[in-house]
Amino acid sequence: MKELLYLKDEQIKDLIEQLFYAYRETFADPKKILKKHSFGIAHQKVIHLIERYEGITVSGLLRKLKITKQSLNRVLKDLNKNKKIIMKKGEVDSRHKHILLNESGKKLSNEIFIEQKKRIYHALKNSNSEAVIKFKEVLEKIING
Amino acid sequence: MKELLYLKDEQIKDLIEQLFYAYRETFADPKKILKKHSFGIAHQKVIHLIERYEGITVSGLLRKLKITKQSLNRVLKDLNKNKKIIMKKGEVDSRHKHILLNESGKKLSNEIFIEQKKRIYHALKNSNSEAVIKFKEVLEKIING
DNA sequence: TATATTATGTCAATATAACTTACCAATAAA
DNA sequence: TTTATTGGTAAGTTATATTGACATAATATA
Repeated sequence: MKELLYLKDEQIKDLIEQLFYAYRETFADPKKILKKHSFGIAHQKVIHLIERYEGITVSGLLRKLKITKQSLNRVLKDLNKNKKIIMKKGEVDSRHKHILLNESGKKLSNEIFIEQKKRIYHALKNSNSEAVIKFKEVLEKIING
Repeated sequence: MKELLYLKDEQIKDLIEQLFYAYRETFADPKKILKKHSFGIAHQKVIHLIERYEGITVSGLLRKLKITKQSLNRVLKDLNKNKKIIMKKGEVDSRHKHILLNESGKKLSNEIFIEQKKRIYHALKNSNSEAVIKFKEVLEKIING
């Protein structure tokens, strides 16, 4: 039974720790911009998802975020009150509520992204394309258990 | 000016999202074990760091966790009350308080790790060693901005 | 059609993890 | 001796999330 170096416990612990730091730093970058709007990391995540999955439903967000309806609703109310999003009743299934960013929301979304992009762009620029592909491959495998 | 595919905005956004999912799932795995001891993710992180950096000081933990003294103190008090850690006054600098896991703490730390390991081990096992090296390289670059 | 399920919203209470501001004591370094 | 570092604490607050219960409308199914 071959013991692979990269499967040793210390390596795995190191990786878990690095994953925490990478997540924390990446999601801390746009803090100042969010604060200007009295938004937090919860709003940031919702904005991100609405931007990427335009017209996503409430239940769609719940599945991705894995939080409760009540938690999500607080965030959606804030975004609505501050006129960052619009809601559209589903045409096929009118129980569905599709959520989209309006112009103001898109602008904010972009400001947030610019801050987050810096860190990632810099990291990827200094890696070769193969490393980036491998990186995403491993990430994917971690997510899908 | 060549536009590299992996540096396109959509790719970067995807990566940010994946980083969030990977972090969340990895740190959610030991939830049940923690709950048995009435501990949360904050305790998990502190236990992880004390295990990896045996004898780490309070300020050392603060630097790694980037939280306030008051937040950390709540967690340390809990761990102390539940007899998971021991504190040792620094021999060189007696202002320092070195923190270590006792037997009970080590046992818990290991239970937590076993849960977290599953996911990572499985992901790495299905990747080749080069992919793993690249993965850590990119993570490192993300952390160090 | 009657019943079950789904999608969304809301109320109330609680928990967790963090924050700000302020202050204090002991020790070490300049 | 002055200043900086390390650690502890008090009081109040904020951000994010939870549980459990209940309600309405729309759709799916028996």
